Amino acid sequence: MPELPEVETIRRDLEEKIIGKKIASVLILAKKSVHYSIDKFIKVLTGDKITKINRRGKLLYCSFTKSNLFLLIHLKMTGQLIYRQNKKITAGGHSLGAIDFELPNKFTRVIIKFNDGSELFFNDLRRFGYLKLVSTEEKDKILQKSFGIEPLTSDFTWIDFRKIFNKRMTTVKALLLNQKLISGLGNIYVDEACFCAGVRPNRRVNKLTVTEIKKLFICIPKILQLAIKNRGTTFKDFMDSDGKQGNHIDFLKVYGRDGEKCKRCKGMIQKIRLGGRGTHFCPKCQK
DNA sequence: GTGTTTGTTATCAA
DNA sequence: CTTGATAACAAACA
Repeated sequence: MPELPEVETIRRDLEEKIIGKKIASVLILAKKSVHYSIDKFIKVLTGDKITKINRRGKLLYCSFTKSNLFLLIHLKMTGQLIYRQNKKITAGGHSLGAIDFELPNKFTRVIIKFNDGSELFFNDLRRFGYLKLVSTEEKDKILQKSFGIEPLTSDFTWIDFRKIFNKRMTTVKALLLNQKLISGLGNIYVDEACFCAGVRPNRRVNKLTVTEIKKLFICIPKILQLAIKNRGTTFKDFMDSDGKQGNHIDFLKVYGRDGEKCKRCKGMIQKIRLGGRGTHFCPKCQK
């Protein structure tokens, strides 16, 4: 479940690896994963070079040397972007031994081959993710329409953050998951941000004190920065562009820890269902 | 066979 | 028009 820290980890790594490399060929194994005319998609990419990889929330968008179109990549729940130079790659981030696995595998949906022999694999077990091409105008329209405040940038101001709590009745969980209001947070980091701020995810946002909103404002970038430093959370499917796991799971305070002891107060972490999502919190540390 | 996992959108109600 | 809540999608696994 790649959220902002996982997508940013991939973005930074790929920038080091594929910028300026000429695309030799494109192989589409699952048409559904490419939201564009298949023929045109291949035609546009082949022979061109990616000049820059940007990120907005959980969405990646790439610009090209020749084409004026942008390549949008959304990993949704199980998407992976894995880059390799040889036939086999070595994976396994934790203390466990390295695993070798073959690529492409049964979940590989698109392969982009570069003229130095290296390859970029788009894998996606659930097929929610996609690659698509859009014009500058379409790209700008999408970014404007679907994405709220971007954390970790100068857009993330106290004034704007506080504004999204105004005149709303929804829960903290639903508000922070809403990409149109604040982008990049998903189920893991919303729960973690709420724990950090001492706020229960099921609280109504209009009942929060200014102090509590301020705590969320401080906690959100803090948690995202740390997760990026740890190269993301691998709960199930996430792996970086080398096929390695993230290291942040041991730093999680509540997500996936239901039934375990709270690291702060030794109480029991609870799990509830909120807005159809698994939601974790400490009843003692969060009010 | 059933429930569970979640990012995003569609849909409906108020 | 806005907001909120919920279902739906997809596929594998315990």
